[in-house]
Amino acid sequence: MVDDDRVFKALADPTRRLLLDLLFAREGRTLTELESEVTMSRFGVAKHLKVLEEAGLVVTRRSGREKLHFLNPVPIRLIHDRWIDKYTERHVTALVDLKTALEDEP
Amino acid sequence: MVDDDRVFKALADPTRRLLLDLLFAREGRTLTELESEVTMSRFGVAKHLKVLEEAGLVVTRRSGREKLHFLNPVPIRLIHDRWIDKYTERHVTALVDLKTALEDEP
DNA sequence: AAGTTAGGTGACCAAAAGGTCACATGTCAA
DNA sequence: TTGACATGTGACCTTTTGGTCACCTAACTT
Repeated sequence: MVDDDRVFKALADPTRRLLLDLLFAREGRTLTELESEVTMSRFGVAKHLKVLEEAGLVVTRRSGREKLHFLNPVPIRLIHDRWIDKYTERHVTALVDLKTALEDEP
Repeated sequence: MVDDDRVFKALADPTRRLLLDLLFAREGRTLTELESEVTMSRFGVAKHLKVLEEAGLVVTRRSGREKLHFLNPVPIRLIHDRWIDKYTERHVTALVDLKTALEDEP
């Protein structure tokens, strides 16, 4: 899925994950507000927010001259459901087998 | 967490996710075997496998001149538990609130 | 109306990432 | 022991990414 790729790439940057954390703690923040919590210029933050928005992880609402940012957990939910589940919910036995295989090494 | 960062970055590339899928389908494959399933030179695949290994997503075992690759789902489980859960398990109401807020827009 | 505040754009740069290749090492097989 | 096979390494190149800045528009304030 092409969309998944954008989400994974958006999540790959620590600053962007921090921005998501900030929005998780309190939604509806403006760019300036977010900038003040990060050691980066406004332009850098704006770029990161754009990436998050294009990945669908953040949605925005304009209010006068301000732009309010909201977290959208749906894309994370989607990659969770159709990708991560696969690797985490099954194969406890496979894991044990691997451990055994490694322990057999000299 | 610094380790999380390596995992997220490792997951950001579609070729690497494909390699994980291939190992998920059948573990213990060699580099040459994996190379044959991907439109990329052996060197490219080797680089990707190294990234996956350094992120802990793949573990290897040497067998003669071959290097066998195994999937390790533990790091995915970890980011699932301490990061993704946070965004997916709660806040159904927050989501509804957001939807309402957006619908109020002109 | 004038100044201030919030945000957007495009140019620009440095660093990192993705990919290939020539070459080198180690291992198996005849 | 010779040749083929599996993999590792470092140089190298191109594209992408992360970040800043100068400059612009739009909206609030007084």
